[in-house]
Amino acid sequence: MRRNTAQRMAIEKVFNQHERPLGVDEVLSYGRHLVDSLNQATVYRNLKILVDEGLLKRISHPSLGTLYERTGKAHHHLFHCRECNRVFELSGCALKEDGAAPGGFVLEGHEVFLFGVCPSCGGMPR
Amino acid sequence: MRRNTAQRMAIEKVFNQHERPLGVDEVLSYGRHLVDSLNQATVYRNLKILVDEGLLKRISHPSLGTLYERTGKAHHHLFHCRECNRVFELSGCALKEDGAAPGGFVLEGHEVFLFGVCPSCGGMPR
DNA sequence: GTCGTTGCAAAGCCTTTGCAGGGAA
DNA sequence: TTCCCTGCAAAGGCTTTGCAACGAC
Repeated sequence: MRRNTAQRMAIEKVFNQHERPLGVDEVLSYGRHLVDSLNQATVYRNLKILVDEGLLKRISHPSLGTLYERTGKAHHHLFHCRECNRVFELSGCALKEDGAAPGGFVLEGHEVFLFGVCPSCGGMPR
Repeated sequence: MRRNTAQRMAIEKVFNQHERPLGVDEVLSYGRHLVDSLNQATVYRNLKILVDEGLLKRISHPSLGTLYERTGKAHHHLFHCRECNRVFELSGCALKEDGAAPGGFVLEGHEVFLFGVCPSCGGMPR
């Protein structure tokens, strides 16, 4: 049976307090503000549990490594700003579902990463 | 100055013989058919060099880890079959460039992974 | 002969796991 | 009291790096 320990609740709370995708190190440091004994192994174990339960989604970002974000949000894509390195969630889907895969391929899901410059970094094209 | 060693030429040849994205272990084992002394560290060093030179592109696949593919191809996306685990290259771009990013965001690039079942695995929806 | 490259082994990340103590129910 | 969970440390993968020998030019 699943137990609500202070550590697990802290980790869940971190994702409620931060809307953007988080790395393991961020979960750990934010989580330690809530439970100062929080251990790295505990974070890894709980992230895995939360992913298995469907509360979190694991993302493999091309340049930032493994990130985790809450599920249940509207479909969105991630935008990585090359200036400030922040990851933004852009609502909506920019994929043409029709024509994405040739005949014979059954499309069950997709993952899109966008790269560029965010508004607060100026947005001058490279 | 860049030297054309047997090892480096073997690694480049591997990518010419295999059109699909390859993992480090695949480059190593295919490369050893050409130069049997080929070492893992040599593969890593040369993959980095080839990426820096722009001959290869490094891809971070959500479930298959780090892959490398030749650059210079027409724009395409990757399709990962959950049955046979192969990665296919689908020509063309399924991203709606217009509307992908809200005003203020400057879009410089994107990466798309598609997931599903390939034709040879039957393609029955999950 | 130079000096970029290689093979080998050690070292570095990031992530997982074994174990004994601790705490939720 | 039960047994899931935690902290700690060790161990596992993948990738990088130090070093001496090698070999392309």
